[in-house]
Amino acid sequence: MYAPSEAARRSGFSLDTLRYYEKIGLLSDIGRTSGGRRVFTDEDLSWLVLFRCLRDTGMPIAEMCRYAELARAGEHTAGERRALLERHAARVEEQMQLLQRQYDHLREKIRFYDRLG
Amino acid sequence: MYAPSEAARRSGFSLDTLRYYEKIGLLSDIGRTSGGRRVFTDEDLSWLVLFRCLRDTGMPIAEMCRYAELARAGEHTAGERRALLERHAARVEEQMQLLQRQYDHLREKIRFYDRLG
DNA sequence: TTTCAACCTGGAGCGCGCTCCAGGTCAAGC
DNA sequence: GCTTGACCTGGAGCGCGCTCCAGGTTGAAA
Repeated sequence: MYAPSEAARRSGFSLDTLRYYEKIGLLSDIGRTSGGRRVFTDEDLSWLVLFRCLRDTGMPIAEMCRYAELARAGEHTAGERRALLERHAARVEEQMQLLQRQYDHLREKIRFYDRLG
Repeated sequence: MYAPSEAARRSGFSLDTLRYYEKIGLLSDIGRTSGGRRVFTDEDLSWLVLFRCLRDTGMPIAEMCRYAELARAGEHTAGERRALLERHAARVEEQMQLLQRQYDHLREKIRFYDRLG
């Protein structure tokens, strides 16, 4: 059981972002204290870790929502969820290749300056 | 000498983006026909290729402007330009490492689904 | 000569993903 | 009991990087 600030610290999302994610339905059924404050469980945290992974790899929020919806819909969506992640992973591979290519260009440009000075 | 549409095609930027880059001073001294149409030279194109590289690796436009300014200021800014690119390259390295790490997580998640089905 | 796609300008608008704010509530420590 | 900092809500605002639009001009081909 984690307070909002602790969940934020552990996930790397800001408090505002956690609230925002709940508001748009990416997070759901976040527990509350009697006083109305959010309580994050380990399971919530593991969702946040997944979201962190997906965001860091460039998945749009709308697609994460889709994934979360599928997961909520039950076991029978496992195949579709897998496919969604697989498509995303393929895009990430392309992204990594592009990044590597452009990084190489960048390094070459820097070497050009090195030869000057 | 390239027409705008050809420069767009070769650089991968849209016509609107090329105009935007000129407007904000990222591109400067783009030639014009007597009728007022832009004419891109090979040198302009090589700038665009560099901008493509920097954008693809996540450099903010403001920083590309700074780089372009330095280049316009003359030879004596070469060191500063090199340093700017070097700092950027270091950030790109971190970005690549993060991306790789999160890609690995993603692949692991997908393997989890594979074991289910 | 006419046509029409490509181009021009200035400026508004947009999509994304937060981020901030006002005004109020809660709860742990003194 | 009071203070104080963490938290709450609804909604507005923002920064970035374009993207689109209206209304007009250009110039090569038919």
